[in-house]
Amino acid sequence: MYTDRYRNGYAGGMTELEKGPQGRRRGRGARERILSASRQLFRDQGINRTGMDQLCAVAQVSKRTAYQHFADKDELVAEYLRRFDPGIMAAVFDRSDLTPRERLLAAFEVPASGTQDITPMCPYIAASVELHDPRHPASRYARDYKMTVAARLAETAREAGAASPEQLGEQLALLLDGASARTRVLNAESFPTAAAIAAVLIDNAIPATAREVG
Amino acid sequence: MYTDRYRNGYAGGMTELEKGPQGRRRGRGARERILSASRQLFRDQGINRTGMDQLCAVAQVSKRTAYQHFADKDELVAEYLRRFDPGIMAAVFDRSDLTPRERLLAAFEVPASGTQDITPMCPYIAASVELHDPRHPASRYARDYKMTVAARLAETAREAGAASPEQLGEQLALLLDGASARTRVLNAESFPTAAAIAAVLIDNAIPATAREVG
DNA sequence: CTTTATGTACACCGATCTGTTCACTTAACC
DNA sequence: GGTTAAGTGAACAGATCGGTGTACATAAAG
Repeated sequence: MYTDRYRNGYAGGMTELEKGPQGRRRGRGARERILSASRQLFRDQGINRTGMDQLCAVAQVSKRTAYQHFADKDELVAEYLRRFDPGIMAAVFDRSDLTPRERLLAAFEVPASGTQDITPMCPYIAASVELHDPRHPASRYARDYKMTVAARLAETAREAGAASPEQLGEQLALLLDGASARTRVLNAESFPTAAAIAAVLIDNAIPATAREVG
Repeated sequence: MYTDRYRNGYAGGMTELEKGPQGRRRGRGARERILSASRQLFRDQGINRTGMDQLCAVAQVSKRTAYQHFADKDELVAEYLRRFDPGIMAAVFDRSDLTPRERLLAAFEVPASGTQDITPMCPYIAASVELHDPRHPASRYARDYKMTVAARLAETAREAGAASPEQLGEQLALLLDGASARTRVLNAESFPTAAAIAAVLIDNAIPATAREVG
C-alpha cells in the first residue's frame, strides 16, 4: 500500500511516550496527544460532532492544558489540518522505483489492507464542508493543500511527458476529490472508478512517443 | 442554463401565498415555508450551523408549528433532501432537442448567469458529510439520489451507444461529485474541468460508428 | 354560525457546547 | 535537591442547542 490515505494522519502516528508502564501516564506529550486524538475523532465523528470534553478525554489531557496549547477549537482544527501529511502525498510522489506515469496511477490505488473499512473521506474536503467558511484558517489550509497536490500531479505529468501537464494535474486532482466525496456518499469504495478514468486521461494526454520511455 | 444546479432547490421555489398584502401574513403555507427556508439556510450556512430558532424566524413560522410538521430536526433534514429536485436532473435528461451524447455533456454545464456566485455544493454530499452517519435517513436519500443519477447517466449513455454504459454512467457521476467537492474546497468553479474530462470519456466510450448518428 | 384544523406567541426545559477559574501536582534537568 | 515548566481535576460560566407546554388566534369548510 502506497498512500495510507488519511488513515492515521501522518508519518509517525503516536509518539511512544504517550502511554507509560501501566498504560496511563499522561505526562509530557500533551500537544501531540491532542492532535492525535483530533485525527482519530474528527475522522470517526466529524469536527462539529466532536466536543472538546470528549477530545480531551481521549487525549488524556486536561481541558486546561488543551486550551493552553490552542487558543480555541478553531485554532486546533487549523493545526489539525496543517499537520496532516506534511510531505504532501510523499509516499506516492517520492517512489523512485516507479516511472512518472506509474506514479500518477499509484495515487489512485486504495490501501486495500485486509480488515478495513472504506477509505475515509479526505479531511480537507470534510473540513471545508463542516466549517462552511472559506475564510476559516483551516479552509485556507485545505485550499492550499488541494492546490499543492494538483501542482505535484502536474509536475509528475510533465515528467511523464504529458501534452498539457497543468491540465492533466488538475483533472487528476478532481478525480481524487470525486472518489473521496462519492465514497462517502455511497458508502462504497469509488477509487477504482477514478483510477479507470485516470488511466484513460493519462493515456490520452501522453503522446505515444513519450510513452515508450516509461 | 439547463440545470439550475442546486440554486433554489426545485421547480416552483416559493409559493406565492407566502407573503400577503403588507409583507407579513404567515398564514397557511407553513410547511412549504419551512422547507424553503431550509433550502436557503442549509445552503448558505450548512445544516449543523443552522438552528431551529433561526430557521423558524426566516420561515416566519412559530417553532411550535415547525414541530407539528416535523417530529425533529432530523426528519426535517430528511424531507429537505427528499424534496430536492423531485424529477432528478429532469431539466437535463428530458431535453429532447439534444442528442443523447449532447445531454451527457449538458449535465456538466454551469448555470453561468450574470451576477452569481460559484455553484453551490451538492446538498446530498454536504448532508452526508455534515450528518456523518450513513444510517441517517437523509444519508440514505443522498445515496439513493446519487445512484439514481448514475443510472440515468448510464441510461443516456446506452442511448448514445456507449460500449459500457453502466461504467460510463458511474464515471460521469464521479466527475460531477468531484467538481462539486472541488468547487467547494477551492472556492472556484471546477465544472469546466469536469466537462473536459467528460468529453474525453464520452468520445472514448462511444464507438465511431455510433457517433455518426448524433 | 360553528366546528375543526392550522398556526401563533412565548416562556421554559434539560442537555451540550466552548471556554475559564481555582489551588494543586508532577516531570525533567541542572 | 531544588528550580522551572508542564500538566492536573473538577467545578463553573454563558451561550446555544433541540424540543415542549400552554393558552390563544384565525382561516377554511360545513
